[in-house]
Amino acid sequence: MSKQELEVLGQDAVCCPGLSAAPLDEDQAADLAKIFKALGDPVRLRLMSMIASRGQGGEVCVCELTPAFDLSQPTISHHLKLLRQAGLVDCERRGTWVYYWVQPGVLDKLGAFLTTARPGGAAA
Amino acid sequence: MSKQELEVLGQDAVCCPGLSAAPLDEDQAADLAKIFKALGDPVRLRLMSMIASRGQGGEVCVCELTPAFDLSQPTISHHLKLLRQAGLVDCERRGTWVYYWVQPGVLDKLGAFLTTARPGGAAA
DNA sequence: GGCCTGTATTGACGTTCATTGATGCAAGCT
DNA sequence: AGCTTGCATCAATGAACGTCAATACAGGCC
Repeated sequence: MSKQELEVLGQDAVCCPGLSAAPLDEDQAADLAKIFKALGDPVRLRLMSMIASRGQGGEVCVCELTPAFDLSQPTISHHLKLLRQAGLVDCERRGTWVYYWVQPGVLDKLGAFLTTARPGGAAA
Repeated sequence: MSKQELEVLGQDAVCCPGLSAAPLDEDQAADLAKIFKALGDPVRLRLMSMIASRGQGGEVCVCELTPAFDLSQPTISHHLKLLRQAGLVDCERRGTWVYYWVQPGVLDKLGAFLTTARPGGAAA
């Protein structure tokens, strides 16, 4: 069910000594921007939060997500697809229902990317 | 020079036990989405990285940022404005030049927001 | 004063995005 | 088989976004 997903933050990743470590080159910036863009929408952020709240290994059925919004079902499905394509979540169909979970480690890696200080030390 | 800026992540903040702590309500999600949206563009991400690379207390002159891109000066100015409005950076004019720096603490708070595990523990 | 440099703002244009109703597909049930 | 439910995809529309040229503003220098 998963499609082509980004893998910028993985072990095998292209990227990421940290935002503050050194100026990003264009490719790194483009890949990472897709992830942040995926989080840059209130609906997707809430979806992400609802899924992540289940903790590691936790799953949420789409049927629990959709009614939490005043939006049509296709819209929610669309947002979930974007989160998937950003590599933030993954999903699996089990019988009638589809379950989503947070891709393990992504949030930690993203957080570390923002937090990690540059090697040098203080100011220039 | 600064205008109205977001303050969702501050001490006085509305928000943020963490993305995974509990489902975000609409207001929290809307405020945080603006911040992620600001980072969700390759140009702004590179700008952010260039500024942040100067370390805490470090500053960058716009005249150093603009030539790093194949974009017009107004476009860079526009992106810097969005970063400012998201509360990620601030700036000051000194003589002819304008200097930008990262709003202290924002990156750490954002990172913590993503990383912080929920109080409960593991899965549901 | 006038001129020049650096930066922000404005207005316009093309592209991308969020949203919807309609439709399609998968799986369970009778 | 047919019906029903849950979710994804498609096609269309309006809004938001990124970009630029032109312009305006601020400060230094003559």
